Amino acid sequence: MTIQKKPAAEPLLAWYDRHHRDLPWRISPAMAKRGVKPDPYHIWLSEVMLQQTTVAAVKAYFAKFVGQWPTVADLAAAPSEDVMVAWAGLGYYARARNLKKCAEAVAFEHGGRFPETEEGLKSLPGIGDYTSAAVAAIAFNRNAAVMDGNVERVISRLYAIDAPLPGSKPAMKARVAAMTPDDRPGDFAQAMMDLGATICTPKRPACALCPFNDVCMALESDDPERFPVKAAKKEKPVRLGAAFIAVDTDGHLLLRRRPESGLLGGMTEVPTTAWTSRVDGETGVEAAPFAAGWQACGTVTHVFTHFELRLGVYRAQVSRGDVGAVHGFWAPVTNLDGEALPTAMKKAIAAAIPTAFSTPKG
DNA sequence: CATTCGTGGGA
DNA sequence: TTCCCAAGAAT
Repeated sequence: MTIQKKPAAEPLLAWYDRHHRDLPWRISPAMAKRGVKPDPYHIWLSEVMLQQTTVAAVKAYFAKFVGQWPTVADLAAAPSEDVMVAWAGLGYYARARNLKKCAEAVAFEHGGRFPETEEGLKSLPGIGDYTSAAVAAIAFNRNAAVMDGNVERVISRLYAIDAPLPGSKPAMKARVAAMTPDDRPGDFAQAMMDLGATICTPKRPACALCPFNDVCMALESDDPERFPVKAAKKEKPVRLGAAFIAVDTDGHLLLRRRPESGLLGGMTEVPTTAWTSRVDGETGVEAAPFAAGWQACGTVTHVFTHFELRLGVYRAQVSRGDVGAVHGFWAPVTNLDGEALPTAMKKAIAAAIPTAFSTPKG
């Protein structure tokens, strides 16, 4: 039995300096050398967007938000509606609602500055264990143990942790805390995440290129892909429903706002039946917002995190004066990009009005 | 502690 | 095609 050498921060930081990734919210080593500090607003915004979301998907949204709202004060002053429209398509819409609340708290209760401690940050809406540590470390150079999915994978492999997630999380966080250096804690956190994203990947990790390949117990065990061990996941149920695309004689589409909480909370939708109320083979037309010449336009499928949705889509040309009072509002079909439409709704609208969006999802 | 929250891209 | 899942938080 060989003595396991202890993983240390220095080799990782050296690797990080050689493989810096140029991301819009990140300060390059050259800039850092000149004393440029990261903008806490940028770090916070990017970290919230990056929650369960890929770097590739975040880049365009980050640019849009910073362009539209250059400071946290600007975001705090923005109409919530505008924030939801800007966030549409990125998913997990509670993040957008909490983003706005957090900006307001920072602007109006903290004098426009983010708290610099984990504890202070974590008290804000939408900031939990991960984001509070990440912002404290990256934006404020605080020694905080930053653990996301990447770090979990790296740590579970370094120490060949057999206990399944999420139960093993506290033990893994203790390992991270022990490794985090007082010098450059933010760079260490980003280095761990970069390592997980580019080298210590879920499948086929590039162990030959890893700065930890001399101390990794998973590599020594010859099956690094086995880690991290996770609890088995359950299957996704299917929910059925029907969506109704009503267009008036002036080319306006009937939309309505979803409740503020829950699935797609605060986002815009077309009228639909309750999801699961429709049995396959039924039209669902009896649940239309009003009687009209509803024509079937096929079915769209959208996969959410915990269920699959199949919506039968129906279209009708209506005269607004004939349908009476409806629960909702009418928006020009030519300006749907100005609405907070989640992807599932864009799919349904596109099935009925193929020209509504430049791409299927807008 | 388990569940509820989107989406799109890559293997 | 199907599966996996990506810089998680709130309840």
